[in-house]
Amino acid sequence: MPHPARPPTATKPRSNGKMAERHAPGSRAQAVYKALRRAIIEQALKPGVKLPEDSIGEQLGVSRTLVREAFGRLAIEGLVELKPNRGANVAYPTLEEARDVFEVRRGLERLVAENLAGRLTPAQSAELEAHVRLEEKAHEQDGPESIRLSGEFHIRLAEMTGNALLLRYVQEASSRCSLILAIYGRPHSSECAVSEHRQLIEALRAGDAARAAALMDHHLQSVVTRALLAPRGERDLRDVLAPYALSEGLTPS
Amino acid sequence: MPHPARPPTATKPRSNGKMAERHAPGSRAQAVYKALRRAIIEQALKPGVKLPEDSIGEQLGVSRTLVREAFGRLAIEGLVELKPNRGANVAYPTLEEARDVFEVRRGLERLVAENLAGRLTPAQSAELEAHVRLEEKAHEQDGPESIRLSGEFHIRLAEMTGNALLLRYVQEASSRCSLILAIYGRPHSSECAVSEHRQLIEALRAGDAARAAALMDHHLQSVVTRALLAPRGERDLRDVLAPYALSEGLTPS
DNA sequence: AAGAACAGTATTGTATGCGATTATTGAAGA
DNA sequence: TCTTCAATAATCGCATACAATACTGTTCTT
Repeated sequence: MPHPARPPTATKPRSNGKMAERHAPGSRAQAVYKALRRAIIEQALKPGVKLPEDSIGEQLGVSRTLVREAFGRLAIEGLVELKPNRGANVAYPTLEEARDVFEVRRGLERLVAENLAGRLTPAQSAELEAHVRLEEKAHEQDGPESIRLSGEFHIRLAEMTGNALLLRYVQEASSRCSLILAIYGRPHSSECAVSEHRQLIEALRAGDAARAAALMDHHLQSVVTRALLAPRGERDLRDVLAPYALSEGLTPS
Repeated sequence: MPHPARPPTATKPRSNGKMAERHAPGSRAQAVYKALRRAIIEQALKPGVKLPEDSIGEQLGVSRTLVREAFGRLAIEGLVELKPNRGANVAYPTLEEARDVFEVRRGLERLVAENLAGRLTPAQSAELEAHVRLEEKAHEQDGPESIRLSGEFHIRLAEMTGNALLLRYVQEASSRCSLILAIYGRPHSSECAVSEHRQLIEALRAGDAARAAALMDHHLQSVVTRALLAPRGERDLRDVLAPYALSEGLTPS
């Protein structure tokens, strides 16, 4: 029990004078959503694990209501699976779904590239280059930093289009990709080649929409072939336990 | 009072033996969602109107909980706007948002076209042609039927890719387009030219991905220029009332 | 009379409770 | 020993209850 002395019905922070609960009400739901989202993307919550409403709510200090709300959004984004009357799990995309996601992402980001070609302001251009330099630095010490940065590069590009819907879709596809790579990706393939980012910026600045689109397309395509190989972890208990069974001379049916 | 005799707390259908409540539990939320979605798309609920949780719930025979859940989903899809502590309205996209939606839709459907080129089974091919014939028939009597059918054509195409995510995005973009055309579209521009659908099928069957993509692109582009013109209704109260103020000699600050 | 302060009301945000559904465990029968 | 089934426990679906916030109409002040 990490929370030692919480009064029976803890629901009354009321006018707790000092209690710096500076949570705009209505944003608590959002907070829950964000917390879960990050937890999933950063793999604190691993693909497939059960997500019971009340234990999560308890952990986060909110009621099931808000947790459910968050689950709903996350389910739409494909980060949790929501089976009726059976609760929620962190999503465990199949290989097929994975391919679908990557395909859509390719289409979306090609659109980003086309949109941006020849329209980068000098400031944006500079920011992208700075970002790539960061990526380069991080790439040497290959921590998780490297992965995060190469993801962010794509998000920043989407933001620069000024198209809110496009940004949302790219973000969504991107976070699903995180999940997917967590399952099917190689241990630490650094996902994005920095040189490819460089070329892309170059084409964007030159205003060559076709080339930019093609580069983006190729770039994402190669991410798939680089990182996405055979399944690494097995989903099914059967598969997980099979080797143990064999080594003990048991015969799974 | 349309509901004459509802028992004070109607919440106990309990083990009402016969009560043919053949609603798989958990799907009632979905039912609410679908009902509202259709109501918005068919403009029974016009863009901008207020959506109070309890009156809607009452109307649909469910509690606010489910209505809120539905609102959440619809907000993500851009069909309702959800302002914190101020409730929900049917969305009223700005012209800028409208352009964003159309742009993304173009990108997505181009992807559909590329994906489908050369992969249509004979059955699918036949179905599309049948669909176009239907469109032709409906086009003559131009009812609302015509609009629905041309929308469905695009959905069917997306379905045929077998890519669930792509389908979802196209559906989403598509329903937002309905809203947008309701606001900014001409009275009865029949949205999609049937001949363009024909050409597209042709290219798909020929396996000419580039041409199919270009056709789709052009097709959607022309929908925009055909249907999307100047705002018809004004959004802002200021704009709505300005002429009235003037004619009465009032001076808006 | 115009504007500010206030009170009453309506509506939203969140928690909780109750019935229903599903999973689990243990016992009886084959 | 393996299945079948019933009782129990855990969890979900949904409604309701209560608290917090925004809106509206009124009164009071300048």
